[in-house]
Amino acid sequence: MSKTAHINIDAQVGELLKRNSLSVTDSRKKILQLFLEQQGALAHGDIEKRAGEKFDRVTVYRTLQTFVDKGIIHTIPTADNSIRYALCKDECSAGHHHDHHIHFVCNNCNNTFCLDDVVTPEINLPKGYAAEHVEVVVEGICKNCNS
Amino acid sequence: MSKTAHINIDAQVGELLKRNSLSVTDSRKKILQLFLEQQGALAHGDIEKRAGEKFDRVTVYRTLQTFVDKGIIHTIPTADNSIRYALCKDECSAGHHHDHHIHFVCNNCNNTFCLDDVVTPEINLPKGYAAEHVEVVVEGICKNCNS
DNA sequence: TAGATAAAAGCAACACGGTTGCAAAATAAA
DNA sequence: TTTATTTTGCAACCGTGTTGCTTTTATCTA
Ligand SMILES: [Mn+2]
Ligand SMILES: [Mn+2]
Ligand SMILES: [Zn+2]
Ligand SMILES: [Zn+2]
Repeated sequence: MSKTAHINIDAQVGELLKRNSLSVTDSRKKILQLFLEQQGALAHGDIEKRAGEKFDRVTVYRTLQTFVDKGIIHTIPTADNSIRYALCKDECSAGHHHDHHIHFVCNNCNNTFCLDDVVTPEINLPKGYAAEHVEVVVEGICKNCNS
Repeated sequence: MSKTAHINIDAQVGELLKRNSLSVTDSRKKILQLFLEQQGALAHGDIEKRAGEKFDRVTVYRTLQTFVDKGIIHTIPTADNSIRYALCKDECSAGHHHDHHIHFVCNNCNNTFCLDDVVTPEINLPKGYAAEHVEVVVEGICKNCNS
């Protein structure tokens, strides 16, 4: 990575934090940067591993929660009981998520992807049930692993 | 509950266990009975609470795992990181689950229901992705809470 | 029906993911 | 630069689930 590219990402990250009225700290910068560099989702554990500098576990948890609250990232439900996080699209904001895409978990590389272009389907519920939110998680083999 | 009804359920439970080549024990009978008496899903904690007699936590966990292995119950993914279980339909068997229905989590009573008649929809994935399994969880207000 | 054998239950100890309260450090505002 | 406000790190804790091992229970067979 070139020096200028690095400066750019750094500036981009600071900008994004300020836009969300968050003070710019080392851990927030680093964690946000990890999300920007990555096309898949990240779990708490992944972040601890990839953040070169060591942040306290608690700091990572709180940072993730803050990002969720601000509409910067969203959580992804998985069958294996671990919470994963991925960047939101621009339409999300504090207290108001608008993520209507489905998620894909690869059984080979174990990565989780937001399929932003695949909208959650309409579900025809039995009489009496009222839907407020639909989560779709598809499991299988991802693009990268299939080629 | 009448005495004869109680005897019937007890017999039914023993029958079901034998059919799955499981030895008939107090904890298995009691836990299976809880599932039969209940139209929603149960989490480990619910079972510990509702089983009048006290079984060791480990026994409950192992019993649930055994039932899953035998195709008697299936797990339901939830956003809140806790595993819930519900009875399978008859088509499921040891090592071979066939649960293609969607699940509904009520935001009011917090119960989880198998909507056995609502089949998981076909999802149109981008080129390169191959689906092996689709999980749909709908969140909202359930039939009971809506009336 | 009693004894042998196999299976399950109970117990203790642990691993892991996540949370809470509080003091120290860092950030933002003045 | 000083002050007020946030955020961090630490320690301690909780809930959920697991593993190894011993005792108890269920099943099979004589
Ligand atoms: Mn997503
Ligand atoms: Mn179900
Ligand atoms: Zn893959
Ligand atoms: Zn309800």
